Amino acid sequence: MPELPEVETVARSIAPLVGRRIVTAEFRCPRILRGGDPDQMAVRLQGRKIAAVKRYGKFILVSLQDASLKGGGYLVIHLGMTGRLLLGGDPGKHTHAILTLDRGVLLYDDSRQFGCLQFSEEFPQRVSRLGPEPLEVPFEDFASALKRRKTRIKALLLNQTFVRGVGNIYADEALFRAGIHPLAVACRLRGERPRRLFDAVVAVLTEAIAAGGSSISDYVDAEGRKGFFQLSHRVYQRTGEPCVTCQTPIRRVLVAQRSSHFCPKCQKR
DNA sequence: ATCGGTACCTGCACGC
DNA sequence: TGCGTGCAGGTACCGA
Repeated sequence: MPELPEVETVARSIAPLVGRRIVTAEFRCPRILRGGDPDQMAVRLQGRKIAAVKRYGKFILVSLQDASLKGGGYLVIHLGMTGRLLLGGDPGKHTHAILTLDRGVLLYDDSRQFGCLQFSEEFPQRVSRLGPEPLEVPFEDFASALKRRKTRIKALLLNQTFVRGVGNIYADEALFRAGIHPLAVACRLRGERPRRLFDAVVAVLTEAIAAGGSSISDYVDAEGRKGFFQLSHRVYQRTGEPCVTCQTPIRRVLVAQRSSHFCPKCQKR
């Protein structure tokens, strides 16, 4: 579920937790933890205050403040495919973390367990290694990075070291809007095509954030609200349906082992 | 250094 | 009803 717009929506929905203190933490599934067993992790979080919530690509960084003010650290959250953060509610079958706060509770739910939680004293390397934010990177940087890559454009958009936060939905939607075939080779995009792609990525992400993200099956923000950008998808999971522009049936191909949806007439290699 | 393929997990929709 | 198959927003890791 969660790509940049969904993660942004979730991050915003837990922003009201700034100022809250973690009273106790419980971790029920070691698999989703990075570097540290459940007990260690719980002890590290206990007593720390939530100082800030910020998104980096598909990561949520919760900055923490130690009670003694000697340290802070970060709770690093990645939602994987099915991760959810929920404010309140009852723990369920797939609730893997429960943070009890001085007021309220934050649950981490994840049926497929591809997401992860991590505590890090320093700014986490996994995050500093990411590429730039697609909504902040200058076009010139985007274009020069494109020129250096021989891979398929769809695969490159999914590569978090190229730009951070684009996933399968928004890669397909951006390529459709730019009129570029998902199998096109990145460094061979010529003329106005890099510009069109850049503009399409920005437009799609901006619109999706405004819509609260895409709720494909079960995505909701921390308050349980669904997004509605799925209503604006033009190609994603519309295989066989008519293209909104030319009525040609939308096709599906595999690129980098991921489903890619495109219009064979509107999107040229 | 880059690239493509595979593995990791659960749930759901589908055809038989 | 049950079973097998394929598919699903993600990344990490492997060998070429």
